[in-house]
Amino acid sequence: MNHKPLLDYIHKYINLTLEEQTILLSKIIHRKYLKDQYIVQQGDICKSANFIISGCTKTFYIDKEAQEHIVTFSIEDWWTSDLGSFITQTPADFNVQCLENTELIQFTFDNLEELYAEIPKLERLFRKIVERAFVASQKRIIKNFSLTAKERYLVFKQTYPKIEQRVPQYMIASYLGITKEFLSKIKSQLSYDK
Amino acid sequence: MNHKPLLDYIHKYINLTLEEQTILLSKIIHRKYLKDQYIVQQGDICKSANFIISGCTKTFYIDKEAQEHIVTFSIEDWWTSDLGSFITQTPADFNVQCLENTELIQFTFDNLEELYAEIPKLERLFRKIVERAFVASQKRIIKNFSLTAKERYLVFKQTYPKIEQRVPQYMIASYLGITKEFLSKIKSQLSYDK
DNA sequence: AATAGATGTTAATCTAGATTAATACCATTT
DNA sequence: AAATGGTATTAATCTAGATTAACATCTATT
Repeated sequence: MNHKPLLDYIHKYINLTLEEQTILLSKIIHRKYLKDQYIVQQGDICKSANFIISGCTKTFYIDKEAQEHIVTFSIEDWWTSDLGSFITQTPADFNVQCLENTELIQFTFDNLEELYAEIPKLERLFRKIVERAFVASQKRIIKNFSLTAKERYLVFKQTYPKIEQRVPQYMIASYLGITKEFLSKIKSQLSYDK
Repeated sequence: MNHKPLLDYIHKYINLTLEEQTILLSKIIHRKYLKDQYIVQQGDICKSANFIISGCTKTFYIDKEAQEHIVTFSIEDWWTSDLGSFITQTPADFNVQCLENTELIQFTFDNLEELYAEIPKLERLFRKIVERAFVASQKRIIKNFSLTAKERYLVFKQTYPKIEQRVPQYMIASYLGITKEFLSKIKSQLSYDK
């Protein structure tokens, strides 16, 4: 099993001794999902925080009009979960579904609590991870308010250049909060600009 | 100086010994701001995380069209800062300004780093605080996409009943991402419904 | 009590983006 | 090669919310 991406990632934030690495590796679950499988389902309790080794997921919400709204795409070297459900162990608001075959490392709620007890430094790691995620989330709120759909699309392309090639346009439209038809219009406008 | 609200707040998440409390209190700054004063200014480096003892602040962003967009209101028993600027010690994207005379407790970046070293449990505290803030932020993104302006206004009133009475309507409109004129229309529509 | 400055309302008009619907373009599968 | 299902484009029409502007209230200050 390939743990290197996880350990490399962790070492960007904190240092772990070999012994600590062993403890950590003993409490994780390596798991593979196929394209279209669900990692978390709205209404279920989210049992794990998931670090992606390879693949791609979308985190989305189905509203009362049965409309799908994508909150995040996640790829290699990033996390995917319904954090709200995970930390409170209450039913999830979101779904997490694989857009490609996806290989990931799971931290279950109980294992993670044990890890915090055995390796207190991990509190620091996850504090820093969540801080960064929170900051990105706040910036997204601002962008949604202060930018037009076209501007948001351009920012998205620039910020996540790898994602656009990997997911269908109608999902990008959902992420941007617009219809697929309007995204198509934006793209044709942009092609005239050139 | 009144530290009780802070200690009560902390004890909802972790337990501190008396000795730890003393260390913590030795590294905080008690400070009062007047209405309209700035705690953080866009472009400056945010030097503190601030716990509000009394008063009210708005966190906002000025876009390139000089439009103000309010991200959050904060009141007693909650935090206010530009976390992105604070954690990376780079120029702030946001302004934090007092809407009332405000009394708060400041954790400077350096003092907080020292506190993490002396009381590692605080990593856990701040991990949990930021987790909750992140979850609230994600939910707000979803609401902005899936609800109409009228629905968002009703959710706002329900979620933050104390805030509406304390801040002018045009700021609530800014928080909701609509114009003050449109909020006024929504309110008159709602008054007919009754 | 009159003026000024900040806040709130109402109404007319305008526009970014939604909705609907028709059509086209793929990959697979049979 | 034709049929099926998922994806993308285009165009006509529609609507939630923005813009503009005139007017109303409510302080607070001189």
